[in-house]
Amino acid sequence: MSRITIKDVAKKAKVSVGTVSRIINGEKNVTKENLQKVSKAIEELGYVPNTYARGLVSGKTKSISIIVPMIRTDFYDRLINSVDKTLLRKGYESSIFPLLSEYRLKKFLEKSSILYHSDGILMSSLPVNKLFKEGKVPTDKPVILLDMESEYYDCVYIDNYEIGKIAAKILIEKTDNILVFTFIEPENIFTSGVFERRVKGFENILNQNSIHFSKKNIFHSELNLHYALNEALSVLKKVQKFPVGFFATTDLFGYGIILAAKNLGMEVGKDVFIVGVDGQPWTEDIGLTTIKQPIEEMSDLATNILLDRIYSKYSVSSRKSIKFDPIVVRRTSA
Amino acid sequence: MSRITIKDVAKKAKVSVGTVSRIINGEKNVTKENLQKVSKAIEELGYVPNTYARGLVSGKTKSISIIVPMIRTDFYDRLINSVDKTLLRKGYESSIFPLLSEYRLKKFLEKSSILYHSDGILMSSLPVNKLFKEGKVPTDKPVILLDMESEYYDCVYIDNYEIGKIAAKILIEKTDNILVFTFIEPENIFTSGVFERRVKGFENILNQNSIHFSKKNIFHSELNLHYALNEALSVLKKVQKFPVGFFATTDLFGYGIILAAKNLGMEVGKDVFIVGVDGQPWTEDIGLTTIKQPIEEMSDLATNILLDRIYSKYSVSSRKSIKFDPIVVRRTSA
DNA sequence: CTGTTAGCGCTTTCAG
DNA sequence: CTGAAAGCGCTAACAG
Repeated sequence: MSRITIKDVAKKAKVSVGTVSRIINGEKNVTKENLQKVSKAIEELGYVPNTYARGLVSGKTKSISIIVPMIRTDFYDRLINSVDKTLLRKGYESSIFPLLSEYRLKKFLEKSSILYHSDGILMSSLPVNKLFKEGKVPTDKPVILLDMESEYYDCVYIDNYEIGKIAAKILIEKTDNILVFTFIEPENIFTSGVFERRVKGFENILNQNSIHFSKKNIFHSELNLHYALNEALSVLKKVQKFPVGFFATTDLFGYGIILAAKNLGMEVGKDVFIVGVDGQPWTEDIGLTTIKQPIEEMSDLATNILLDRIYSKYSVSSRKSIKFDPIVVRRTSA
Repeated sequence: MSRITIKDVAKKAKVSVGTVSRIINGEKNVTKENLQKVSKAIEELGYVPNTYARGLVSGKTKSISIIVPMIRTDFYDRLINSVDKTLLRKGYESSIFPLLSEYRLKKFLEKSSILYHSDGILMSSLPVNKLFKEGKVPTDKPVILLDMESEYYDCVYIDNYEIGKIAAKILIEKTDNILVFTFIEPENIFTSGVFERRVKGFENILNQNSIHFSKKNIFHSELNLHYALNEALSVLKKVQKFPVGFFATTDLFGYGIILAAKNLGMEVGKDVFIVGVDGQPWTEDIGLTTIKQPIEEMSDLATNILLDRIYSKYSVSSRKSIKFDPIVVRRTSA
């Protein structure tokens, strides 16, 4: 514990604690002189405000909690980075709470969890309705959902059904032998269902255009390149009719298919067409056509909305639900 | 914010706030009757203690911070899980702070970071000396280091130099054509140097036994199977003299080498010998001989020491530095 | 623009 | 074993 309190600073700077408080909270109405004296005292004493005291009186900690299913994937790296950058500008800090296991979730179900000791919660890609009783996060703090919808909370999301539809529209112009490469989320409470929705949207367009498509046309991979590559190799070897079109429900799978195709001497963009999803930066290098999710923009917006809620800039009743449009990025693969 | 305070509970249970406080803090000296009344009131009111108020007066939050360079690798998954299980038993909760970027680190350099608003800090696999000025974490809270050493803090670690030596001793009994597969950590402040130490220890034994070994015998891979497999394939194709021995500085690379060897029709344990590091559970399935790090045991111990420090069970001066021995797990690969 | 002061909700003496 | 009361360090309202 820092033994140095606001009183010490006040004494040293020869002002009142009120003035010090105002200064450390960035209020404008302070004389330059006092500002200087106090800043100097803070510096010399190495004073750092006690967050507990602050939290106790104002209920604010200048921090927000980010809940994500995992980290260290392109998607969440970008998301966390964007959120953090926005927060930093406003003097906020984030704590990341990866929902690694069911037993970790149990803690998060409790109102007392440290998770809720921040000024607001930003949750991404998690099924609130399944996770929390009545779909309600056990806190009175502002909550915003990213990459998912809910009837209770502000949310910023993209329509995954729509993504599938767009992908289908691109591919049916190229061929009618169409396959899907997707990820089967383990069926548990964490299942977000995004991959499934993408496939559903995709099927919808195919059906509309009476293109033959059955469960047999759907192949699965784990979320790692090695696995995707192997699977793609084995699938491609069996393909009878070219050109063949692939809907890769995430860019990573598209990458695997490209690698496999090249390995087998097939020409991407001619023998094999591929549409990925996410719009990862590296898709450019490999020429993958992809349906981009504007992750950075979405994250920024979500963060700003959350911050505005914290400052009660909106009336309680006005729930914000913002849907982003997927962006088609055409490259050589389709 | 929970509008319900300890006063409400006291009123409802018809006791004083002191009594309620004692009960929620698990003190023994309370009559059964009061215990019951209060528990009932707490239940009915849905009371949850205000952490800020608690922290303000006692300085304790019943939470600890885990700092790791990343998550979602076998190593950190196991580490975090073990720590969390131990904490749970003691009524503690953890916040995970992955050190994803330099700019995140900057926040952690500040005393005021939310990171230090817990009762203690457990840091793993990070070079404290490079990261923090004078090698000191900017907090007065107890700090324990896992998987690394330091002169200031309690630490629980394993000697990576020793790991390399053990691996070498196993391999030189099999062959004198010896190669190393390792990971080059990007040279930045996060660089822990563990891989390098493993290789150094390895070289030491080889030199001692006058076995030819130069930088040309060292190959690099990224920490993913796909990459390791490809690299192993290209290396194995060029090998002139069999049997060949590989020191894989992490099990993942050992996996890649096994896959590559099989792919090329070589027999693991006869044409190709491999020793991995970490002792991941899945090494059993693939028959990889490995030098095991007892991650779970180390994590448990570290957590318990940290908790003991929080309860001031040790004198301030007695720094604990606990070195674990690597465990050799022999399987078919060497 | 600044100083004074009343709490925020809790733990922790201290009497009884 | 329990109740009363004194703060923990800070913010915010108020008076000046």
